[in-house]
Amino acid sequence: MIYACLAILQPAPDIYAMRKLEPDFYLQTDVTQIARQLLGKVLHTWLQGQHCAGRIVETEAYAGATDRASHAYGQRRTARTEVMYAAGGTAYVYLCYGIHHLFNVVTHQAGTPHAVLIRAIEPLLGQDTMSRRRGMVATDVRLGRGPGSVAQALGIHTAHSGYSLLGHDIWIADDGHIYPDNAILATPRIGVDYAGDDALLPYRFIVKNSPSISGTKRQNSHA
DNA sequence: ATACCGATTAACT
DNA sequence: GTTAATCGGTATA
Repeated sequence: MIYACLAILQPAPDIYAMRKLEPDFYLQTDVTQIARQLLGKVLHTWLQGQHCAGRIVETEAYAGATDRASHAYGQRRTARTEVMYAAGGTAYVYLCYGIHHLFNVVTHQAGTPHAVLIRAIEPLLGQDTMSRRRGMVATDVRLGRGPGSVAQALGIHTAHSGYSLLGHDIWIADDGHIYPDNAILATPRIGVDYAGDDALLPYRFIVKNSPSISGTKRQNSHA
């Protein structure tokens, strides 16, 4: 009886077979490689008493001190960006346009402010909660499309900046899902025109044909 | 203390 | 394709 109820409450994907990513993953030194590897991984949150999860299908790498598009360009340190200097496996969340909370994964060892922006997920678990937070129906394809949408759907906000991704509030897991290289496209990043030549770097990674990908047709066809 | 602007989104024309 | 919304972070005075 009890087990039957549990089965009804947690019917969706086989979340118990998912392996939480460990520090070694986040401590890798090539932030673009991490951004590529994060495609297909599953981002989970257990916030406000709700378990939500979605498969990552769009990311952007920000290469810290040498990257003009990064908040930490030139090794800049402020109260906001201090979190970027933490060890890989930490959440960096900041407010954009006064409205949107953007979730980033800090990578590399402590002192090197690399980060990966999670720009889109395909909802897997907790669609009811996500849709309530987003103010749309649970089947809407826009549930996890765009970085502001991802954070809103998962209940992530700036108060979560600095949280460890090795804990039980926000984490990333590998359920064995693999996207082959021919299913992936690398393009320039979105909204970083101020970054000069660095705006042209192919640091955005998307899963071709995913309904959750943000951006225009043109932005999603670059090679 | 004040001014400017953004790693965006949704609702328009 | 265009644009309003909206406010914390950051730089300047």
